[in-house]
Amino acid sequence: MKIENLIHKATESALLDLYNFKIDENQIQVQNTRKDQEGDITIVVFPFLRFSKKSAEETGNEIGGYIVNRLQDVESFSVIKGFLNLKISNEYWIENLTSSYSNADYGVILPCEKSKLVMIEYSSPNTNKPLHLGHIRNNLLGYSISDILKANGNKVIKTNIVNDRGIHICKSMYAWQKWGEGKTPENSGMKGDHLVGEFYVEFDKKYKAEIAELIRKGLSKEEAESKAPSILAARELLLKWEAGDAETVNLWKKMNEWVYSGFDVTYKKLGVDFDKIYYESETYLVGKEEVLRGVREKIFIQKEDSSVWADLTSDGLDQKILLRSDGTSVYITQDIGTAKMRYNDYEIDKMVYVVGNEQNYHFQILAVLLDKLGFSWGKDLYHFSYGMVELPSGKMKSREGTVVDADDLVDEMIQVARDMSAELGKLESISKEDAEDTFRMIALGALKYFILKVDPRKNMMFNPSESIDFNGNTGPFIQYTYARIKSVLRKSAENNIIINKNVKINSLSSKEKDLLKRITLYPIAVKEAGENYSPAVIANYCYDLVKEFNQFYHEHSILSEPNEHQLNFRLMLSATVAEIIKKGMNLLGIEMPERM
RNA sequence: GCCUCGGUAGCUCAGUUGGAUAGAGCAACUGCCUUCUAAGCAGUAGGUCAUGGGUUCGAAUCCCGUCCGGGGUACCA
Repeated sequence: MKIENLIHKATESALLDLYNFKIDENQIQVQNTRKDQEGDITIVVFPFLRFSKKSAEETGNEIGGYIVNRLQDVESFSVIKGFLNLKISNEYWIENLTSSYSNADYGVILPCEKSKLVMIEYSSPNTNKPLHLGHIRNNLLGYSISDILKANGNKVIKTNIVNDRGIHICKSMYAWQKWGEGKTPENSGMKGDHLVGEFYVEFDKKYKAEIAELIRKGLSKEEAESKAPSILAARELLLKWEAGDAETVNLWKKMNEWVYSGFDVTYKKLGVDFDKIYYESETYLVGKEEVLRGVREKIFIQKEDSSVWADLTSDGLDQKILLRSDGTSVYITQDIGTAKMRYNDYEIDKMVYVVGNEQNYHFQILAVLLDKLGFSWGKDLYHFSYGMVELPSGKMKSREGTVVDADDLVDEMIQVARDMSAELGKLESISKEDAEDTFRMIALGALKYFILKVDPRKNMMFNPSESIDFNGNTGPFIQYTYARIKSVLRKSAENNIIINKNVKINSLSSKEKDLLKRITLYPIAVKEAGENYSPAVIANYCYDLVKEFNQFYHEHSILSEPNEHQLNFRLMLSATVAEIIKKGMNLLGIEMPERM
């Protein structure tokens, strides 16, 4: 049993025995002692004063004495200003080290029969343009939270809904038909998604010019926007597509294939993947059917113009349109269809949508609609709502080209890693292939850590020229510390030093103890990350651990330690730290290089 | 207007269910590579936790008001 829990219980019975008061368990505050104070674990005694009817000092002394007598691992105590600081035996911390050392499942709850099946939707790209920095945040969060939920004992299915139909695709299609001159990824050497994205931008340029022209001819802005030849042509393509026109559908398929092969490269580069992919073109009609079922079952209402609405005023929301008067579906209709298909395909206990916070209202409504339609997990679907990525220049707008392209960003960072490594004279002795792989790991480590270390709910600032650093609180710093530990372990192995689980040492330095304590916190960090859907918890934990390790590393020699027992202990401590930071970073999707 | 989220060092961010003297990194300045990898370590400087009130032993944290900012509130996706 964890020492915190034991102390909790002991405090409870102390209050009962000493003051005859049965306290509510969550009124006892047990926390780690501040670094600058003597002791390891602290109990806050203020809340007990009103029934001990004694001073804080006196109450603390009485409870402290009681606990020291009861718990073997609690060696001594001191009371300072209403805080009861307990000193825990070295044996306790070391015991925790030896049990976590080389334990592959340390901090992990393994799935079992009762495990919940969680489906996580993330990425959800449109097929008219390449992925950008905003998608990167989405993908990294989705992938990481999947692993974190797995580590918390859930079964997880990663899914992606590809928005592969609609007017935006038709815009790219029209532009390609009109100005494409037969350009393909093959004959242009361009990545498919970038090629299609180029035509999307091209469309917007022409469209804007046409609008300006029409306004000059005296049309109002609204009129011009709806009567520009380009948009009319794009709308016509959409109608043709919906009617199943062979030529249009073929073009649509062809261009989507280009985009998918481009996305595959980007996903692979980012190291994310999916267990099941849904396509909007296959779900939107299902959604429409579900809405019509809702009408038949009088869950929704159909107005005279035949548009369909959900009246959510009794849920504190507005009326929401589900089908337009011409019978076509809106954004939320396809989400209903996708939900229906997923519901048929899997026995989902919990559905998690990783989608930006601009859609909070959308998911609030979706939850209510799914519930009304009878999906058991609808009501408590979880919208993992993350904040936007902002640039110094403001918001990213793909149509205006003010985006940070995902592929470009990763490539640039790999180049920076390469340059930095050359400058520092690292990795000169290993093969070119291995070095390249390491640069890739470092670049992605930097990017992933930078994005995942911040609270997902908050907006974050990304300054392309300054943000990505390799020093300080960064992925590469953590990777570097790992590589150094690995180096020490390699050298000890070369000297035939074998780590022995039987630790015999007389005393611990404060740095050693800090590390030992920090190791006990890893399972708590994993749990908290799962409960809060926050990879940032893991990132910050890893950084603290690494920071602490570096201080220890700086103060203690390891390989030149003459005392055999000390050497054994320090190697085990180092190896355990390495394992934990690797586990933690892996939960963020970050790979750890053995050398750098 | 209404709903919603946020405001912590010059910049980017942490800050455990309310706890002790609010922490990191970057940028600036000072030291430390003959020593297990200096992508490191140690130190200096930098704060009215937007603001005004309230709750209490105790508030960056909880409640109310004000100011500033993001997002939403479409027969767009």
